[in-house]
Amino acid sequence: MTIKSNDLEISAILEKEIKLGKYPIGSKLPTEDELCKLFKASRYSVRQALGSMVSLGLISRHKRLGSFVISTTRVSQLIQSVASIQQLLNYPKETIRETLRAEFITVDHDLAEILQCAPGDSWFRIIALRFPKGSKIPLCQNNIYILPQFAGVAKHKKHDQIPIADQISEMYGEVADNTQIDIIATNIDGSTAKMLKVKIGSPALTVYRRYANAKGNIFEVGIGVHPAERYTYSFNFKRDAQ
Amino acid sequence: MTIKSNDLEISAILEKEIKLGKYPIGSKLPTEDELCKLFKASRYSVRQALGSMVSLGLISRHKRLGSFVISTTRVSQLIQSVASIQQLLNYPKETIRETLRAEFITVDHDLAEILQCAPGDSWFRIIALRFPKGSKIPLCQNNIYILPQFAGVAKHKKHDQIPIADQISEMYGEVADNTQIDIIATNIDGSTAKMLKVKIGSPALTVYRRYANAKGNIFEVGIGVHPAERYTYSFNFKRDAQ
DNA sequence: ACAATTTAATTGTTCGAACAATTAATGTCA
DNA sequence: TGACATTAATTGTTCGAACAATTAAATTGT
Repeated sequence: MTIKSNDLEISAILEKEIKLGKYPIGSKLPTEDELCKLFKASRYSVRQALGSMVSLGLISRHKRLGSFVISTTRVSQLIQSVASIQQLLNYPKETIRETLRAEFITVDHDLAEILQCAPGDSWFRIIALRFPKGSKIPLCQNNIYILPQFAGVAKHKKHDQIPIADQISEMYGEVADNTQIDIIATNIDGSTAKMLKVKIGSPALTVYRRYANAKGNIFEVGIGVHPAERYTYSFNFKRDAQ
Repeated sequence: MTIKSNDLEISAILEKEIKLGKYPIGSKLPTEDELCKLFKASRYSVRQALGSMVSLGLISRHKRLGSFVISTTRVSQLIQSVASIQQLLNYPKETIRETLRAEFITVDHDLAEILQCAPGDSWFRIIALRFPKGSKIPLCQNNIYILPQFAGVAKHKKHDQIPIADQISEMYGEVADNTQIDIIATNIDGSTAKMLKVKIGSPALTVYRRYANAKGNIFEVGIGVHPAERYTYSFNFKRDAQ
């Protein structure tokens, strides 16, 4: 450790040492100053490293006291017992999307915020309902916005069966490098309520999924409106056996 | 703006200017250097401010190009941005829990379903509000149910500052082997609406967290009711560079 | 024994500076 | 024209330094 290190190296080494038992749970890490000397790095880099370890749930820090180990394994090593991350990203396989409308649109001010683009831009919109297999009761309304150059997915032979993002990847080679999911509670508005056959104003989980490529450009945004009584977002995390 | 500013002030001012239309969606913010001069602050502070605006979803930044406005309003007061899986399991650090009541209760029929136990069982309930640091507006109402033998956590010296699950692990050695999170949309009921200072029936994200030990016994259940406009659940998944 | 005050260890914030990395725009040449 | 190299604007990373804020522990006073 006598070679100069950057923040990533510092946190990687400390993480390893914690895992190997050099710093057991409850023990105190060296102070920032000591780490600076140990790693031949500036306090800036050491603090970056410690900050990332805090956000990984490995240590906690207290003024006047120092940094303490609170876990020897990253929380991200908690594995989802039932599901993989993929489950978070996609709808369950047992649902079917039924397209109601597919058309080119011009983005207005409100939509621009959602799509994180400029008002006046052109996008392609797919309005769909999603049904549990074999059921007539829609599980959610699905508005999908994609860049106009990908509109061809509407002609994909399995258009209604596989996720649009997969179709785009297959037909155009654009893959989601980054997927952002936002979940908020809303009241269902008039037109959506009618499609979903629920009362106007009843509560819903609205899920935004934004798919961006490696350059950070968003190429697909899906908005799912799920009546509260028909949908629960559920995760299960299991601690890794070490 | 000719007075010296720190990072919080800088982001607050920029956020306001964006909201007021000085920087419309799609427009470019001044470069870091220009902002340094504008705010009489160092690049460090300016970058901290811009970084927080990125994480609030207000701007995006690109090398060689600069910072661009992608939204004129925050989605909600608090965006719980989940970079690593485990951040899902905890509340953000920037919130403070304030206990309203802590008492032993007997489980009725409805609660038994939620706690997945038998009606008539005895549990310990903590009713709390959670505030963003420095704010008087409660972010959520938090009902925490724990097995009665763990009631001692209410006397933990940092009771209001660290998660109950951590206190239980520290004081009693019971650790969560399995954590289940369920997110549903609800309407806020009378007593909760009053505590949160919102209208009865307004939409909320309700989050259930169930902590179970290795034997599958649930020892803690937390129920968080978040007014819709104050809270967004946000995940971000990045493709693994292989 | 207890309360109030002071001390000091440690983290937190900000600064100015230097250089690295990225990448759109520009220029060059076949 | 089109492929390739160069330039330069901007963000990204790291450094050393100084001082502020917090707070457990030590000290003092009653």
